[in-house]
Amino acid sequence: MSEDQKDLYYHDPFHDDQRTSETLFSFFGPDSTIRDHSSPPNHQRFHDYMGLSHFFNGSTGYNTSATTFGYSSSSSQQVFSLQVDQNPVMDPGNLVGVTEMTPVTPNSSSVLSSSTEAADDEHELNEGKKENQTKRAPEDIEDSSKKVIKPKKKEEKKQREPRFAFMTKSDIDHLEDGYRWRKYGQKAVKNSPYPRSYYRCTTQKCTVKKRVERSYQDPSTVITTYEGQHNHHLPATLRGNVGGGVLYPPSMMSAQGAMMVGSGGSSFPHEFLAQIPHGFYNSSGGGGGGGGLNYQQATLTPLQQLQIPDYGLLQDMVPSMTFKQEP
DNA sequence: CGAGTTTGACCTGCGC
DNA sequence: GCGCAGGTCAAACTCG
Repeated sequence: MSEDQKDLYYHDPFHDDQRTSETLFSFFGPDSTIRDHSSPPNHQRFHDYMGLSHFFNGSTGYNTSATTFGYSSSSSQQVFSLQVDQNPVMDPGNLVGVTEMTPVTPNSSSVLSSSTEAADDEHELNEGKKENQTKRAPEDIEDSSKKVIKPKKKEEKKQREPRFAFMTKSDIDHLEDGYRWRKYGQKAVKNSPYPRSYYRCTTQKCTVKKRVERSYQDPSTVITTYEGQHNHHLPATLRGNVGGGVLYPPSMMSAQGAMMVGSGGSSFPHEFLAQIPHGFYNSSGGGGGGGGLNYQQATLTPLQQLQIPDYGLLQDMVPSMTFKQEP
């Protein structure tokens, strides 16, 4: 993992300025200035990015997705690679492949079949972890038998929630995304002066987590990794935005609709969309009035879709949107 | 006082 | 087996 991360963040082509201008997904351009939503450059980038949504169409099976999300059939237009990767680690090879067009690693497909099981086991895993942790207490040592039980099957233990990582150009580390998060840890990252923060959704029974860290190569870039799927709607407490009320820029919606099959189609996790700076959709004339969300300027850069179990998941992640799944 | 943050310790997985 | 780094816990602390 460490090496993986290292590769991810230190060799990350997203940090390459040239690539940034060419392939980095950005709504606002490198200047990070809120621009008119009709700004051609932004739209261009957006559409470049959205062009990837075709990956979703026409590939529903995990295996299919695995190959599709790889770069085997990709064009240089692609901004990032959507991969179904059940691997517990963020395979550096895969990540590099995001821009270097490296095919999906073989082991990706091998794990794909159990991708849904990861979600099914999420509670079990968490429970188990908790129990293990609790055992640290001396008084629980006597229950050492549980220790044997917990380790579960190695494979299952390796299962992880679907993850979705992207980069955000922002001054603030923790962007509002409509959900409420509680920070539960912070760790120094090897070879990086910036710590990594760990957040957990505060909603009961929701096991979604996210990691936030700043790129050491580009301190203005925040790398956010979501893990898991929300089993609830947006909390109604977010400064005027009521449950499920995260607004999406009309231009984006239309773009997605154009890309996705069917009306109102969409393909991106809610969190991803939700981090679009408020000013963006304000400027677009939509957005139902500035609810007062003071988003920082942000340029979003999808890093990698590590897992896309199925459309159901996406639907869950973007409850307010409709997904169309092709047979 | 409750919710959220900080932070040191502990656990786990992985590479050597 | 050991050491390292990532991930998580939970007590202490802060804040509204």
